[in-house]
Amino acid sequence: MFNKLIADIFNEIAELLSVDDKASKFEVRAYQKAALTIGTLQEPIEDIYAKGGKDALQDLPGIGPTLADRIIEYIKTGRISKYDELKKKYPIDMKALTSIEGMGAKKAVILYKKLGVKDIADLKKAISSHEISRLEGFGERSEELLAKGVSMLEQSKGRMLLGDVLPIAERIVSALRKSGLVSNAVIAGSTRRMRETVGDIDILALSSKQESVMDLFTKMPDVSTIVSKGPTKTTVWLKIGISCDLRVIDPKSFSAALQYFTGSKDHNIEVRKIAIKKGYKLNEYGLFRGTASVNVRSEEDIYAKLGMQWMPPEMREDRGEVQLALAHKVPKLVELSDLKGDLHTHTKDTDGANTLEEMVSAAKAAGLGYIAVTNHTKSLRVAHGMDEKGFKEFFEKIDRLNESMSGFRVLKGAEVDIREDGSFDLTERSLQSMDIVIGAVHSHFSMSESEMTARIVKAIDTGMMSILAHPTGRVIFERDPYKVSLEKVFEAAERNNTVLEINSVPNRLDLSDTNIMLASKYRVMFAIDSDAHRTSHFEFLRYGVGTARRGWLTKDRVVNAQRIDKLYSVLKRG
DNA sequence: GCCGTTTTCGGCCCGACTGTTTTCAGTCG
Repeated sequence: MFNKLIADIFNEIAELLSVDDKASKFEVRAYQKAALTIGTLQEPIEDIYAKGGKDALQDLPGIGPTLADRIIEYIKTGRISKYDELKKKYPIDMKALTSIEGMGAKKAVILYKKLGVKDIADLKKAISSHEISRLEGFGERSEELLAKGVSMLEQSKGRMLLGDVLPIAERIVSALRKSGLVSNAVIAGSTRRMRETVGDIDILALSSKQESVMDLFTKMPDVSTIVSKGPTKTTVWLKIGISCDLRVIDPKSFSAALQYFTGSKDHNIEVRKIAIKKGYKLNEYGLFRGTASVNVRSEEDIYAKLGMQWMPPEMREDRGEVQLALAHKVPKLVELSDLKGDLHTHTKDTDGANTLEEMVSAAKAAGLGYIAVTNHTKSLRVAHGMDEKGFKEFFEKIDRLNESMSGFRVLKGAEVDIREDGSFDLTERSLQSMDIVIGAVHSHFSMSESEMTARIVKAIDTGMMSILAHPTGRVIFERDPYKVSLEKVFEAAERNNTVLEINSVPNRLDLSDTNIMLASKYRVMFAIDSDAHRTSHFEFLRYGVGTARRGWLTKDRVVNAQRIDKLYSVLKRG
């Protein structure tokens, strides 16, 4: 799979071109746009080329004859000569250097030409010897800021999980609201779009007391240092290791600002192109016709004036949602309140932290009407997996509990290990006794693609599996997805009426948004599951729902958005 | 370098902030 490699090279070419006199800024933008296209493709680009040749590459958005040739050159030779030439001219670790706040490609090249700075180690030396402040166009302040940028980069963990960031962002917003200094405060940016990882937090507030709001913000307990502080924009570094911007917005501009700061950048570019076509100008201050401001009271108003339907923030990634909104075909996405149950939970009887009864009352408190308890099976020794006898006894306990309750139901299930050879580690008879069988890969992650595909497809083709858990096995920041042909897995799921899981654990979110989009093309259903191992984990469901929404999923495709009486027919096996 | 319900040529999103400058370039979102 060359997608990421090629996308990285195109991005670096863009940066190098941006300092080259011969290239226009539009050529730079062309490489960036192509990099984005290639980086977010689901299919390996070499497969696209193998199937459809150069024409198929040129059918991709932002890729024309020249860039198609560059891609082909990479597929055939592993090199791109244009990149090699640029790299010879500028032998700089551009990616690392430009990841420093305040350092772009141009400054990096100046530092290289004047001081021979090629990487961050060189930069640190140049800073400590105060060579930078003596350069034309730089001063002491620039040197200070670069020093700060380097130390922030070293502290930074880069992007963070949405699940770690969202609760903090909500805490800050809630503190602002409670202060009485703001009439409104909201989260914008990638956090509002529910991206699985977040690079920084954007918060907007409505207030006439700019200074007091900024004072309050910079003194919050979550703040570690102040990066910059002004009346309209203040940036701080939070203790969790991420930066947070607070902007105080004029009431007139609030909806435009919210639209603008929610992004994504590429979505906004598309929306503004439409604004121009319709004779408007759109920026963070409002919608304008000439110099006259058009009255807009909400994001809905803005999109409507442009002939578009409003769309949920989760869709705003320039993946075709703009065209959909123009055609007034934006789907009604699944919502957290649509979830009636949770089909993947654990108890203390294996590796969970709470008892069956505790999990049930937590699920009720979360507004659910049913859960499936799906403990691990015996192969997973680390999780104290249960055997046939263990499940039989446990299910009797569930029966007794169900009899004692009304208005809530516990389904009997297991998260069954799919062994190396594609078989299950429980007898068929035991599996038959369950309402739900979740199949999961927990071992031998490094098989070849064909072996792993065969393993999972075989397990699905037994017809015994209700749900395929975390279908790619990835753990964000920890483990790459195992190699598997998702197309073949989805085909098998379609054949066998097997539901695909959207696992809501913040570092899994598996299937991911783009994989959900890919899977949606098949006639398959999805289950948004918490995989709760303790009572507090039902909180995770909102991340799964956010991911489902980013994959444009509607509630009719989600099995646990169905009432329990309908659920049985959907989950019918064999 | 890409792209087309105004175009196969002439466009390509937009504005703030910052530092180093006397009018602007670079960076960011």
